[in-house]
Amino acid sequence: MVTIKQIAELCGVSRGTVDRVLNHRGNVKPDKEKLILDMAKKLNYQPNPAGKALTARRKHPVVGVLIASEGVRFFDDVLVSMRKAARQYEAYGLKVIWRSMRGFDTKEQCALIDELRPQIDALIINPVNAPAIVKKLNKLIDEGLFVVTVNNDIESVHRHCYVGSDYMNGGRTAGALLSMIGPKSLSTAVLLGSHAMLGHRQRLEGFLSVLRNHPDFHYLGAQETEDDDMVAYECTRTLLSEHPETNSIFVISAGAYGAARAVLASNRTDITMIVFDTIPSTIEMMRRRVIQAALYQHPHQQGRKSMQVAFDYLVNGIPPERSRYLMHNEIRILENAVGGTAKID
Amino acid sequence: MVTIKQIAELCGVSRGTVDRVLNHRGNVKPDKEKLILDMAKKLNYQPNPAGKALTARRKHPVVGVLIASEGVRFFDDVLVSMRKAARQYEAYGLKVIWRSMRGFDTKEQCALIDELRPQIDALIINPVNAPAIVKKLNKLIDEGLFVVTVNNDIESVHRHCYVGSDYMNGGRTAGALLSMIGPKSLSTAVLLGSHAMLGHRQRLEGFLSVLRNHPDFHYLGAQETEDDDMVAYECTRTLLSEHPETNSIFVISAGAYGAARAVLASNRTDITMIVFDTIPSTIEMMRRRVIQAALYQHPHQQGRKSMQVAFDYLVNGIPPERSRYLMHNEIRILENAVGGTAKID
DNA sequence: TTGTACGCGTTATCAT
DNA sequence: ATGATAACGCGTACAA
Repeated sequence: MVTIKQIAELCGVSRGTVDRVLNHRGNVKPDKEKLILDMAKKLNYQPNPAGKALTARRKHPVVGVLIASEGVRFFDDVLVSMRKAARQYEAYGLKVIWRSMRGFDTKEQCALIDELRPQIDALIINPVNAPAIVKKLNKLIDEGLFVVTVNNDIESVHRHCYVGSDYMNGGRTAGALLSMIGPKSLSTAVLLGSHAMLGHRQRLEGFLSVLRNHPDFHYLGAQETEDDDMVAYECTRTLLSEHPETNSIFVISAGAYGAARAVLASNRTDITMIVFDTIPSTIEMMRRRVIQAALYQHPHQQGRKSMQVAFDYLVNGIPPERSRYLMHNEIRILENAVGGTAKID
Repeated sequence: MVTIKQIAELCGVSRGTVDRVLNHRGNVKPDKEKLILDMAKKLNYQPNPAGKALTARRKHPVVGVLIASEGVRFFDDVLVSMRKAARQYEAYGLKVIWRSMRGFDTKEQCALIDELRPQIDALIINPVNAPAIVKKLNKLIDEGLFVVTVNNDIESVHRHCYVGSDYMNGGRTAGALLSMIGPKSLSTAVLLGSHAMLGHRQRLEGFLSVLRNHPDFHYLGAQETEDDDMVAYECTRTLLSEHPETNSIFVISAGAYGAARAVLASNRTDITMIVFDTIPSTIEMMRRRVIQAALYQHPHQQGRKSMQVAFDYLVNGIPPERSRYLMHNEIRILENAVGGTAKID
């Protein structure tokens, strides 16, 4: 609990000098600088976040949030907790500008980034994986913008932090779970949003890597749904008529409701379905015993943590501890998917 | 973002007067008081936590932590995150005094509470469910001590907040899970720490309430293990020799390792085991395919949240939003129990 | 009853 | 290059 003032007294200099040294703002004689640095290290100086937060208010730090959330139920939960965190931080003087979009249109996202850019000090974004976005984000980062990617990452972007799913592990977990709760002999089809989505490919890879060791696994291929329930419905209808031997379906991203409706429409009650996210439509299908299990990727934590990372950086000057915060994949069934338990965030 | 100062200016009074009104410290003319209160409400005044934290330092708030953690691996994780949160909050001037104990001895806990009592402003405790403790805690609460119960609650204690498991739901989830991953015909034995522990009884009740609807469920009774691996081992050995038809075991609290070793020693490979907590010994037994699934009760969240509740109250003067923070029960199998994923807290 | 002034830790600015 | 000072928002002791 050493303060700048104490260090100043011990070194026989003024607070201003200590501050200049600690914030590398120069204009201090080398010997004094060394003395102060040594003293600070020796006494393990840690700035009091309360003091920092108090002064941060003058900087009027602003965070921009840009999520392709419209029509994707999963993001509702992410945003609920992101907003809750934001409300809390606004008491410290943080401002947040919210933007959303529907689908993954590169041009639209570029335009929204451009619109936000002059107003913000940090950006929380669910980036479209496209060269134009990569280029733009890297440029803004070079210019000093603090960037947090949420839910999906782009390796070639030098963002400061990623908060989101552990895709590979999600696929592995789903594979292992299916071999536990599915029939002995598995004839399994996979629905995924798009092969173009890195996360979706990784989940599929994890899934297959586990089931390759299964003694009786028959892979019926992966269909693209564009994360659309109607497409998923059609895919599944076709699948079940062309491959009536199908006894299990793994839905890698959105589209679970469409697939489940198709299973119902086909009068199949012998199919094991594993999907992602415990959104209301999925829980309804759990109630109807169509979907057996869902993998939960902690949307609330994703929202809270991403906002927290931006706050800590802008207001307290604390960079994120890790460059990636990966959510645990949790297995949920009807009994632990809903109700009873109070939300924690 | 209204400040006291701004309200004072708008009301044509001094800062001190506004402060007296807002903190109900009296000595303000009723009409002015009303004016100020109305203005504060109208402008939605929210005190800046940074300012509060800054002044809180002079009060030197102290939190006492008293957990019956020794020898219980589960609490290691709770304490890791509790310590991490404490370290963070210490930068704001919060002090924490740590005490631990082994087992649930009422006298010992009483003595430790007495020892802590004069030094602390808040207490985070894992209370023994005994009349003497109830009486003592209620007395301290009446005297103004802020009390948070962790992991197990006592209804008759008027603690300010409970952070811990949702026991009933944990039992229900385990029951439903067993009927998914277990054999068609279930002959199930239960091991629990003690019938005297409310949480353990609730888990059992939840478990049985689900399985009562199972078409082919045979309940072989519940044995007490005192949360001891050796006792659990003996129980399980006896069980398997007296009831060789046993094909599933539900371990409600500690003792999973002992039970698993007994299953191994009995050369049984056809038994489905569901337990609580993904402690290392359980994960080892998952690797050896003895334990199939564990219910995870978010020990890290329990630690972080309980410390956060105490901090918010002491330093920011914010009482907990809820009187109970119940953890979600997560289903974990080998693939999502360990590794790969970074910890979030 | 009310207002003033100081301290908390940090930062920015101005004067030396 | 360095020191002094004001400001941030809140709590409180003390003076009027």
